Amino acid sequence: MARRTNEQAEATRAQLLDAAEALFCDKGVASTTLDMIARAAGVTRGAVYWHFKNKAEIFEAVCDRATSPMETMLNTLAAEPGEDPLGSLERQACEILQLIARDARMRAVLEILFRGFDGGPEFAEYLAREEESRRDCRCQIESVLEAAATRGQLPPSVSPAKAAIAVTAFVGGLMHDWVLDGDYDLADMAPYLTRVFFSGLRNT
Amino acid sequence: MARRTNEQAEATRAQLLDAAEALFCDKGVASTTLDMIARAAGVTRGAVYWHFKNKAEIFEAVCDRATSPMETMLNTLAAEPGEDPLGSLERQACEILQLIARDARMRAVLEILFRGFDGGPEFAEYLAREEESRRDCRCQIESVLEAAATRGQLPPSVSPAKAAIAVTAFVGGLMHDWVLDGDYDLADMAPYLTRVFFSGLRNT
DNA sequence: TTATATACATACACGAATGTTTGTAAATTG
DNA sequence: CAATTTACAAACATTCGTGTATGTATATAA
Repeated sequence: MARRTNEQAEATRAQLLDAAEALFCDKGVASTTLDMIARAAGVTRGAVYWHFKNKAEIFEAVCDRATSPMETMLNTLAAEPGEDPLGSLERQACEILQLIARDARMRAVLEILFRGFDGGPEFAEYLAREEESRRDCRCQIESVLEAAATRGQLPPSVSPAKAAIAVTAFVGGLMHDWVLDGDYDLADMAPYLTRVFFSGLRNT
Repeated sequence: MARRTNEQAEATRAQLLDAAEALFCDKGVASTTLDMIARAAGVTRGAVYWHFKNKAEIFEAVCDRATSPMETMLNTLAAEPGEDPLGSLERQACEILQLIARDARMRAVLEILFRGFDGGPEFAEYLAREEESRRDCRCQIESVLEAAATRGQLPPSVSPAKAAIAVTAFVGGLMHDWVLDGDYDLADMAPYLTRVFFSGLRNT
């Protein structure tokens, strides 16, 4: 095979990631073979092993392509103290749901992650980081809720820690259910759903 | 090997299921070998292939052992129309959470299911039934919420369909988060969490 | 322009897990 | 008590995917 130009190499790398994303989503991670990825991208396994070390590295690249915008979004939430913590938390939750609803690539990657798989110890590292970041997320939500509590936005019967559990479960459950088989328009529904939930936080 | 008595055979079958449950939960379904299951049960693969057709059949048996009580619980909800639909729905949600919190076997099986895996097409049939039953669940919840709406328990701005989405997401998210890495006492927390959420449904 | 690194294709070696076949001693049946 | 079935163990064949080694023509650097 002739050597290809630098831009062409980047193109095949992107095609490999696209193919892997689609196959992971369709067949599952463990069930997709490196050969399947190569064929879907129009190359052979040689190209795969040139660009990536193994399947786990492809998986990380596929995920990182999509999950980074979501993490930046969560970080902006923590950086924005605001004078209406509960309101901005509600807005953030709504915006994240709408972000997912609009970005097809993120939906695909979330479908892969939600559907789950077990690829042996190679993937343990990445999945551990994933779980770590989810813990961070809950921590940030809890700190925002503490700010809300000090400003009297939460009734005294609702502790920030318990409220954080509820918020995480609700938003996460919404994402999970919609990504896996939601047949409704999440972007439309998001403000409505978040309003119903947060009204329960404000007055028990 | 000497032939073992009928009761002993049933015992080894149960030991195989116990071993499979623990290994599926610990290592993941795809990463556990039939040989690992056999060794953990103190037998060889011969015994495995005697009692089960393949890994998928073991998986089904492991799951059915735990998920059946939960399904009966959901069915009793639909059979109980009641004169306080929203209240009984809240109670049901709370009881399901407490059921999960108490039954270790169900927690293990739910951990397997939530963690997810892809075992190829062999498992497609069972997972399809699983998804089907979840749809049924949402349907039943929606019908209960319609009964609540006709009795004026829901504000007119909250449609039963949308409320069903929210309820499912909340309870499912709570189960998911707690089973995967919840370090709090769900049985204690359940009444509290459900009250906060359902108060949001009652008054937006 | 020549030398070298690149971007793959091709072929091979290897292990791991599965499914199957055969063997067998004891339990069960009639 | 004989005949047969049972509940496994043990050995075998086979498939499948991975990783790696090698080949090679060309883009790029000097």
